[in-house]
Amino acid sequence: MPPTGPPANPAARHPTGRPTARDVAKLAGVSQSTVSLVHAGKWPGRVSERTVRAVNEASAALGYRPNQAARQLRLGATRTVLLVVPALSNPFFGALHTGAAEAAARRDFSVVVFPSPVEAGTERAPFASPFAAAHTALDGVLASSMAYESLAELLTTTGPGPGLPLVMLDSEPGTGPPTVNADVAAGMHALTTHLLDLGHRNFGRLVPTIDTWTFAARENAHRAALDGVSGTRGTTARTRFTVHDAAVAALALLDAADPPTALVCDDDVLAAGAYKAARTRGLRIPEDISVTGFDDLLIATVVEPELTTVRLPAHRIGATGMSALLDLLDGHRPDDASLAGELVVRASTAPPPPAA
Amino acid sequence: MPPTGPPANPAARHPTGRPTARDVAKLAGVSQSTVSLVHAGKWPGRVSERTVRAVNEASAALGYRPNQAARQLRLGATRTVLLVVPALSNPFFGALHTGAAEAAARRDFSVVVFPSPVEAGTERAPFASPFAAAHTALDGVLASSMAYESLAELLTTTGPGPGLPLVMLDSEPGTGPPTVNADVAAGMHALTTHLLDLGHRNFGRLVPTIDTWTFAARENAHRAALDGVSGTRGTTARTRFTVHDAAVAALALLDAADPPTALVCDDDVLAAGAYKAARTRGLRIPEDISVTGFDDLLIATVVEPELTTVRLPAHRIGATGMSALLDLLDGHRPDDASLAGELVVRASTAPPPPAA
DNA sequence: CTGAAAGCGCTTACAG
DNA sequence: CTGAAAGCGCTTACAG
Repeated sequence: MPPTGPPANPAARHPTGRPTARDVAKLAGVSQSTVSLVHAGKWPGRVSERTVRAVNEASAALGYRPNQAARQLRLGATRTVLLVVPALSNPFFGALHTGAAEAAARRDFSVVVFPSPVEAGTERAPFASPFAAAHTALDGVLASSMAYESLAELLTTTGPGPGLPLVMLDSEPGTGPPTVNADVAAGMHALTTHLLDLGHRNFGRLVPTIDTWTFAARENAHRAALDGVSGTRGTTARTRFTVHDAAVAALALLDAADPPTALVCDDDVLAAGAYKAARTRGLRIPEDISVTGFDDLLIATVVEPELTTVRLPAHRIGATGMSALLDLLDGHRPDDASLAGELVVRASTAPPPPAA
Repeated sequence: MPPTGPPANPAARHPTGRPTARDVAKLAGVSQSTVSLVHAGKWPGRVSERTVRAVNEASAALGYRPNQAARQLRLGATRTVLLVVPALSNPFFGALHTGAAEAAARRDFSVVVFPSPVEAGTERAPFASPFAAAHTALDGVLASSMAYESLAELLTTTGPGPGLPLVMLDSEPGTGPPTVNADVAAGMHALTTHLLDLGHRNFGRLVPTIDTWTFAARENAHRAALDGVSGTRGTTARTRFTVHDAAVAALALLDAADPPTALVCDDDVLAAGAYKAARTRGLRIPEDISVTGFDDLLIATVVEPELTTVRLPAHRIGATGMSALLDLLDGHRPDDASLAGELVVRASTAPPPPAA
């Protein structure tokens, strides 16, 4: 029993200042367990409709919302997953996040995003305290576009620890966790075939210095498509993931003795750099040189002429990946998934110039 | 005392399967409270160094990580704040998020992002369960680019409830919560002055149909700058926030009887639409018509010629806003802040054509 | 310098 | 149909 009587200010009883299930119970004239049952929707056959109504009215009157921390502590689960992406500033990951968050919401989960310090490409300073997001206790992790080893290290050294259920997106299949990918190989195959059909044989490749599965897959698919055709050749230029650096790299390609008639870029951002290089050298797209991108971001239709590229289903990758992770949490190991991309032919590709 | 002895599987004792402070205590041969003290860094003067070492070793050996749910329940605070943005697919908000998350991490807070269903502009389907993010209990809210009333409604109807500490970004000052803004008025003033100095008098305005403070402020600042100069006139076209719609709207402006010599667009995305319209009408930028943007997104340097625009400090808005919110949580009401933008003159502006 | 105890707000067997 | 009780894993006075 309290030695000095109940405190005068009821809010002082709760650190959060918010009403609790006990307050609701008191107002409704029932026990706290009954309130809990009603709120969880587990009352049918256990609590009378009359009581249910009383509880609901009391809850509404007090503006009651269950304390998630208490709920999580009791349940041992948080219904929260972490999404690790290289950079939120890239619209591809914005769309991926949206898809993931929507799929999560449908199953009553929430997602915390974490732009990874593994930093696929951009040289940004990592967070002061990486994985601060892990304040939020986590039920699982969805990680995009990074090597499993880097992620595993990240999780163990600074993160919520190893052993959390994990699904990888846009990452190499067969390395451990289930994966959900875009079928970049099929996309690149279609793109390269499109250029071959137009008559191109001499290719320039703009690839980022980022060493991840997705870019390796693009490279391999491009090479494989070329292998089947005689008389093809290709030169590759590596570049950091910016428009400016890509332009510099493309310039080197264009200045070669036997310059390519098509610039195949591993991303729309790099293609924008290729556009700048072509313009610098006075080359018209597509009359003098064809250029292709990958991803189909906003800039693909902003550049002039509009860019032939491969549309990657970022939103669907996020949604499918989240579903896979939640299945995993439910104890079903999901199959690896590969979602079709789509070749989008616009105005940046044409037959090579006759004189070339 | 347990009636049937301790369970055989230690993991079964904890729903999370993770070691607890009790496990650490047992291994280190101390009490659980001592473990807690050591972990919180509150041991100096209370626990011997020898014991501290033992606790740290035991923690490391078990891979102990404190259970956040328990911590939050006990403390009544979550060290987590919600960031509400219109859309993560817009790079502006990606950068803003990064700034906010970094500032939060520095003070040991984490941030949950929530793309608002209030949807300033894009017609995207709202989440199945708006504010599912509120699973994570919240200490405060940082909301960007929306009206206070919409947000308040959102918080009360589907969210964590009213009364949470709140700071608004890129929103109207003086409506209640503290605000952190870009000084868009100064930016637009500098931009308009730049065009006036070049000799422009007939302006076309491309403004989004989004009804928020930031666009109203841009409009007002533009008008105010024009008011001081005789012989100026302006026509405004409203458009949805896409390149395509902006192009259509710009076309209408260009087809007027007395067409403008400068197209002042409220965002770089709209400016990209203006570029398309100019090209459609065979107008060269900047020789025949000047075009300006706002924000300085990636596309500003991707378009050709590169776009004269106003750079908004998205990252700093996020960081400053987060600091303000954390100050608020500490009990200090922060001052409203207005961060300077910067006029970036590139190649899309020039004097009006002489014959015009 | 260290430990036993209370309690944050829930959920869920268990009794009745 | 309803309630009393245990316990999730912490933090923090309070004793000693």
